Amino acid sequence: MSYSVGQVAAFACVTVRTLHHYDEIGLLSPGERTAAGYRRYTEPDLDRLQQILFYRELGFSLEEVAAILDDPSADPLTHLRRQHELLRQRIDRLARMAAAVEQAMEAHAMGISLTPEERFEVFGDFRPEDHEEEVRERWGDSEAFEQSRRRAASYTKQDWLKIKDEGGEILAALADAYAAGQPPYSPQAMDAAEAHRAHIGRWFYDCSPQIHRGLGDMYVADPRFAANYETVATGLAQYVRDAIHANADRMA
Amino acid sequence: MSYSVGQVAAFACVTVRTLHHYDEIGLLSPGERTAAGYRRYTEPDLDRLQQILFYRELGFSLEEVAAILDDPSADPLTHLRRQHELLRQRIDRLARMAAAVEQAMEAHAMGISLTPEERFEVFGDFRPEDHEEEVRERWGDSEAFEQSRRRAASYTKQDWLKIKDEGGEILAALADAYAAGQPPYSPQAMDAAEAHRAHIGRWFYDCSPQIHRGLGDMYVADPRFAANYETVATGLAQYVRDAIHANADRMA
DNA sequence: GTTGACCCTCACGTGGCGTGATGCTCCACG
DNA sequence: CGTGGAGCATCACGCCACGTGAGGGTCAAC
Repeated sequence: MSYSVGQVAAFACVTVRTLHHYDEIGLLSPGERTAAGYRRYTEPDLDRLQQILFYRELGFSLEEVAAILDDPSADPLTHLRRQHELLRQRIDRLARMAAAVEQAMEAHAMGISLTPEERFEVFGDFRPEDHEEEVRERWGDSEAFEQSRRRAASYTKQDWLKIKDEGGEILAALADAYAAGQPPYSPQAMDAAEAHRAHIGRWFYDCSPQIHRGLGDMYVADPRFAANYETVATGLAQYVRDAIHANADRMA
Repeated sequence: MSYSVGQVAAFACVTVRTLHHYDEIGLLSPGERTAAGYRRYTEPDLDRLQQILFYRELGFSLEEVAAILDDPSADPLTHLRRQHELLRQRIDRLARMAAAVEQAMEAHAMGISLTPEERFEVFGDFRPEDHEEEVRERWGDSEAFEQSRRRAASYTKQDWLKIKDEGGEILAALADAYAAGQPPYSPQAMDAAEAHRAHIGRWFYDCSPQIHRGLGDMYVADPRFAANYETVATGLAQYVRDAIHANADRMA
C-alpha cells in the first residue's frame, strides 16, 4: 500500500507544496514513482514524515531535521527519548511563561508595575528543574484561573472600586490587629485572613485554604507584593502570611 | 530612563536587526531619538516589545500581532487573559504530543507498529481552537468541560477502546429496556441511566445527578448526540433523557 | 586625539514555503 | 468511446521575518 501526495498531505495536515518542497531539498523523497511520474509514499516515508513534523514543530530548521534524522547512530528509541525530552522542555518553558502571565495579572490587579528585567526574564535563558514543581503545582490549578477569567470579564468600573474598597478594609483590619500586638493566630488576625480568603472567592476564584497558603507565601517572597503591605507597616507582609496559615490550620 | 537598541536587544534576547525591522514596519518605533538619530526605547516601548514577543512566540505573524496590540478595545487585562488562554492551548497540544511519544515508545518496546492514522492523529487535531470553540459553545464554559478535556488528554488508545466498550454496554442496556417496552422510570432504565452517570464519572468528570440531567437534555437537543441514539432506535434519545431524569429524581 | 564599542542607513540574501501558470494523467459517466 | 473534472507534474516568481555585510557617523575612555 502506498499513498499519493494528496492523501499524505491530508493525513499529515500539510500542503502538497510542502511535500514537493521536502522532495526538492531531499528531506523526504517518496519511495516510489508511477510510470507517469506521480509520487507514491510508502510506510517508511510516512514514518519519516512524522519525525520531520515533530522536530519542525519543536523549532528545528529543515536542515537540522535532516541532520538529526540521517544520523546513523540514532535508532528509533533514541529519537523517541529525545523527542520526549524536548517536549518536556518546551512545556516547561510555556508553563513558566504562563506563570509569569499569572503574576502579571496579580500585579496588574494590585496596580504594581514590573521592572524591565522582570518583564523579560521569562524569555531569557531557561534553567529547568528550578521552579518546576512550583510551576507545575500552580499550573495544575488552571481551573481557578478559568473561573477568574469568566467572572472578571463582567466587572464594571463600579465593581472594581468596590473590590478595592473591600480589600482596603481587610488590609486595615490586618494592620490593626498587627498594631495592637495581636499574634497571627489571634481570632482578629485569623478572621481578617478568612475575610481576605472570602474576598478572593467572592470576586476572583474559589480560594481553598490550601491555595490561600500559597498566595500568602507569595506575599512575603515577592518584594513587589510584600511592598504592598510593608508600606503600611514594617513586618506586616510576614504577619499577613502567618495569619493566613494560622487560619488555614484552623479550617483543617 | 530610556534604553539603546543594544540594551533592549540584550534584555529581550533579540537581535538589533530585529528591533530595526520592527521599527521599519511600524510595529515598534522607539518613543524617542537622540540628536544623532540613536533610537531610545522608553518603558512603554519595552512593555509593547514584551507583548510582541509573547504573541510571536505563540505563532502569530507580525501583522497579526500589530492588529492584536493596536486593537483599541483591548486593555492590558484582556491581553493577559488571552495570552494565558493561548499558552494553555499550546501546552495542551504539546502534552498530547508527549503522550503520543510515550505511546509510541511503549508500542516500540512491545514490537507493535502503528497504523498511519494512529501515527498522525496527534497532528491531525491541528487546530484545537476550532474544535474546542465549537464544543465550548455547545457545552458552555463549564468546569465539567475543563475537567473532561484535561483527563481525556491523557488517555491511551487502550483506554478509549475500554471506554467505547463500556459505553456500548450501557447503550445496549438502555436500548433493551426501550425495546422491551419498559417505561423510563422502570428499574431497568433507571439503573442503566445510573450506570451511564457512573461511566461519565469514572472516565470524564464528576457527574452529579443535576449535571446528568443537563447532559440528558442535550442528548435530545443536540442533533449530533441525538443521532448517536436515534440510529439505534427511533425515540431512544428522548427515552434516555427521560430515564436520566427519572434516575435523578430517585436519587434526590 | 585616537581607539574601539556602539550606532545609523541602505541593500541584497535566505529559509520555508504560498500561489499561480501551464500542461499531463486518470477514471467515472453519459 | 470520449470527455470532463479532479488530481498530479514541473517551473517560476512572491512573501515574510529577519541575517548579513558595507559604508559611515557618534561617543566615552584612555
